[in-house]
Amino acid sequence: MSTPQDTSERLLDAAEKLFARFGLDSASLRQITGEAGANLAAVNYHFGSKQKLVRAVIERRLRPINELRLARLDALEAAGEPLELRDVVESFIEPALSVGLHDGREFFVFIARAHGNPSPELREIVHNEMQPIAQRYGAALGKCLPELTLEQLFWRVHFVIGALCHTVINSELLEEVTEGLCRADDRDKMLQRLVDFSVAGFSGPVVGEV
Amino acid sequence: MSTPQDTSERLLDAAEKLFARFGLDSASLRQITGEAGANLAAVNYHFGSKQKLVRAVIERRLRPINELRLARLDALEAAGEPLELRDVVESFIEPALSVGLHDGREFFVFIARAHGNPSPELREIVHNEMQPIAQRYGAALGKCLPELTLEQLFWRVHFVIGALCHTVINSELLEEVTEGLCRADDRDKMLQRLVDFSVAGFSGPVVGEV
DNA sequence: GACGACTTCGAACGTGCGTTTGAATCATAC
DNA sequence: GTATGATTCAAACGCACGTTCGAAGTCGTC
Repeated sequence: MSTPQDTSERLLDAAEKLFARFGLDSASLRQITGEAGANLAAVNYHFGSKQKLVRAVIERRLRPINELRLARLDALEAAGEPLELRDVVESFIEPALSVGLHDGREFFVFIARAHGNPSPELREIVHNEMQPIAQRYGAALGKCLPELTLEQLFWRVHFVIGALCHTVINSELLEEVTEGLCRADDRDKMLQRLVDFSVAGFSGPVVGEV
Repeated sequence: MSTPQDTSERLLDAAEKLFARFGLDSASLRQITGEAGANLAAVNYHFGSKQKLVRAVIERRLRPINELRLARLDALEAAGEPLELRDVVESFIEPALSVGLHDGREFFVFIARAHGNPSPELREIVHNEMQPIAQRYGAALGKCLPELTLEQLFWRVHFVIGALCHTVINSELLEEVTEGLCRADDRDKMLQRLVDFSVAGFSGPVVGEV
C-alpha cells in the first residue's frame, strides 16, 4: 500500500525499527503491522508467529555481517603471513558498524540489545549465528597473541563484544552525559576509538594473576 | 509468611531476582508477589506502582555502590600524589563486583540489563544515579591520562562500562561457548581480567585519528 | 475488650496482547 | 470470464497484565 516492497519485507523493516526502539516485548504486532501498512493478521500469515518474525529479523542482517567477517578474515589469512592484531580486530568490528551505517542502523541497536535479553529462544538464535564466528576468531587472535592463555583471550573477546554492544546501544546516552562532546552519529570516529581501545585491551599485560 | 523480613524487603528481593531473570516487562506482579509470599496488591500498597517498585530496587543497591566508589576515590586522592590509573579503575569496578558477590548478585544482572532498556523512566533513574559518578571519574582519569583529550577519555570510559555490563550479564553465555574454560562464578578472576583489560585499553595509544 | 491505624486479602475492573477464523479481495492461468 | 490459489481484511477469541476496592485481619494502646 504505502511502500513499494512486498508485505514480508515491509514487516521486517517495521519490526526491526520498532524492536530497536521499544524492545522485543513492548513492540506489539498492532504497532508493527500498523507501521508496515499491513493488516494485524499479516505477521501470523507470513511468518507464523511473532517469535518466528524475530528470528527472521535477526537472520536477515546478522548472516551477511558474519559472512563479511569471515570473508575478510579469510583474505587476511590468505594474504600476509604475520596477521596483524589490529586488522583482525577491525575485520570483526567494521562489518557490524558498516551494516549499521546504511540499512541496518535500527537492526544494530536491536541486536545489541538482544544480547541482554533473557529469552532462551532468542539466546539460541544468536548463539547459532555467533558460535562459528567465535571459533574462527579465537584461532586467529590466538596467533596474534601467543602470550595469552586461551582463557585470557576469550575473556578479552568477551569484553570487546560488550564494549561494542554497549556503544551501539547507548552512545546517545554518552552524548547526553558529555553534553555533546562525544557524538553518537559519527560512526567513523566511533570505530576508530573502539578499535584503538580494543587493540590496546587485547595487547595489555596480565598483571593481576593468582 | 515465609521469610523473616518484612513485606517491603521481601518484595524488593523478589523483584530484584525476577527482574534479573526475566526482564522488567516479563516479570509480572503476580510472579513477584507470589515469590515474596505476599498478596497481589502488596506492591501497589507499599510502593504505589510497579514503576516505583523498579525505582526502589535500583536505588537500594546502586546508591551504596556509588557511595563506596566515591569513598575509595576520595581515599586515593587524599593519600598518594601520583594517582595510579589501575587504582582508579579498580575503585570503579570493584565495588560493583563486590556488591555482586554477596547480596546483590541478582541486582547486578538486572542493573546491567537495565542499561539496554529503552524505557525513558528507567533511563532517567540510572542517569540521576550515575551522572555525579561520571563527573568525578572523568576528572580523576583525566589526571592519570593527560595525553588523552576529554572526548577520547569519555569514549574509553564508555567502553569499559560496556565491557563491565556485558560481563555481568553474559558471562554464563561465555562459559557455554568456551565449554567451561571461562568460569562465570569466579568473580575474583573476572575482576582481574577486566581490570587488566580496562587499564590497557585506557593506556593504549590513539592510532586511528582523523 | 474496644478502639485505631496499619496491613493483608480476595475479587473484580478495564486494557492490550498474540492468535485464529472465515469471508472478501486480488492475481494469474486457462 | 471464470476458476484457483495466494493474500488481505474485520472481527472476535482467550488470556495475562497492572490496578483498584472494600472487607477482613493484625496488633499495640488505652
